[in-house]
Amino acid sequence: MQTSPHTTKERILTAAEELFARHGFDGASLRQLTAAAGVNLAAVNYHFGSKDRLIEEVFRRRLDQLNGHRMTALSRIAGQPQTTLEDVLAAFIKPALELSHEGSGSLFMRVLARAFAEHDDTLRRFLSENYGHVMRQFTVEFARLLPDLSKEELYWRVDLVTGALTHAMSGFGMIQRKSDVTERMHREQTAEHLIRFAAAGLNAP
Amino acid sequence: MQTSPHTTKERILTAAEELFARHGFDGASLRQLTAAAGVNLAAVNYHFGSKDRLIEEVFRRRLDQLNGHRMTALSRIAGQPQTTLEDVLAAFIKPALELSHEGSGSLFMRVLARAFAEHDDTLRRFLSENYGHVMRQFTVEFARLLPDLSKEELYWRVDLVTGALTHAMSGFGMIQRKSDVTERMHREQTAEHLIRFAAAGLNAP
DNA sequence: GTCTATAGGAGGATAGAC
DNA sequence: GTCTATCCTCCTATAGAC
Repeated sequence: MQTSPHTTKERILTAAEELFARHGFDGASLRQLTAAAGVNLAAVNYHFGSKDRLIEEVFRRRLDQLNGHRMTALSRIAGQPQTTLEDVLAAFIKPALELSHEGSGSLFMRVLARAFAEHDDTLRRFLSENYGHVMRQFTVEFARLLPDLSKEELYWRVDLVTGALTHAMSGFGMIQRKSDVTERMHREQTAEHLIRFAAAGLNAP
Repeated sequence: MQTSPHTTKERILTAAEELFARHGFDGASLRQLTAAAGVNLAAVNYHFGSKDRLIEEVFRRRLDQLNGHRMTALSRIAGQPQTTLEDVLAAFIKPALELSHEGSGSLFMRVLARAFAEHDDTLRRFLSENYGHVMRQFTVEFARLLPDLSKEELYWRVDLVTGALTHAMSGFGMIQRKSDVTERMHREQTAEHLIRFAAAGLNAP
C-alpha cells in the first residue's frame, strides 16, 4: 500500500475526498478531480480502474485508520467491570473527532454522511463487509452495559446515536471554535457534548 | 397552486421525489424522471423552468404541509404551564412520521436527508428562508422548558436531535413493522422510541 | 399544453504514443 | 507511468410543429 503523501495515488485520493465532500459522488467529475490533484485525466483509470473503485479507496484510506483506532480503544475497556457507557462512547467518538480535526481528514466525515444518505446498495455492502464488525463489537459492549434494554430497543438507540453523531461530525451544526479556545480544548468540549447526549439517550427510561 | 394528483405537474413531482430519494439530485436525470411520470421530456422545463426549480418545488409541496402541521401542533401547547418536553417533541416528530408512512410521501424524508448531506448553499438558503422560522419557534419552546441549559448547549442538543431524527426517519434504520402490528400502532411505537430518546438527550445532565 | 428533434456540452472510459 | 486525443453515451435545455 502507498502511504507517502506525494504519490499520484495519494494526490488523487486527497483531491477526491474534498470534491466528493463538497459536490457528492455524482457531482464531482473526474475532470475536476484530476485538475485539482494536478494529474492527468487518465490517471484515475490507470491507478484505480474506475471512478467507483476510486470512491471505495477514499473510504478505505480513512476507515482503516479510524476503525483501527476505535477497535484499539474498545479492546482496552471491553468486558471490564469498571467500564462505563461514557467510556465506550468515548472509544467510538474520539477517534472520529481527531480525524475530523486533522487538516487532511477534516472533510472525510462529510463524505461519510453522504454515503449514509446515498442508500446505494453497492456502497453499503462495501462498508458493511469491511467495517460492519466494528459496529457489532460496540453493540455487544452497549448490550452488556444496558442489560435492561430489549434487543430491539438497543438497535433503535444505537442507530439514533449513529445518526446524531454523523450529522454533528459532518460539520452541519458544528459550533465554531472561539479564538480564545485551543483546538485541543475545543475537541475535548465537543466530545463531552456528544458523549453526554448519547449516554443520556441510550439510558432513557 | 395545483393540488389534484392527476395533473402533469403533480405526476412529475411525485416521480421526481421518488427518483431524487433513490438516486440523488444529480443522479436522477430528467429523462428517467419524465419517463417514470409518463410525461414528455420537455414537460419539466415547461412547467418548472429548470431542474433546480423542480427540486425546490419537490421540497415546497411536502414542507408546506409538514411544517404547517408542526406549527399547528406547537401553537396548541406553546407557552402553557402543563406542557412537557415530550409534548413539544411529539409536535415536531409526529407530523413527519405521518408523512413518512403515507404512501405518496414515504420517500420524502430520504430526500430531506440528502439535502442535509448536500451542504449545497443554494438549497440551504432556500430551506432556511422558507422554513427556518419553524425551527426557531420550536427552539424557543425548548429553551422555555430547559431553562438550565446555556444557549450554546441548547443549540448543540437541538442539532443532535435533528440529526438523529432525520437519520431515523430517512428509513436507514427504521425497524420493520411486524405483520401482527397495525400500521397505526407501529407509527405510535416509533414515535414513542424517538420521543423518549430525544427527551433524554435534551435533558442530559 | 404537449410533442419531436436537436443543439451544445459534459460525462466516464480507453487506445496508443512517448 | 504519464500524456494526448478521441469515442460514445448521457445530460439539460430549447426551438418549433401540432
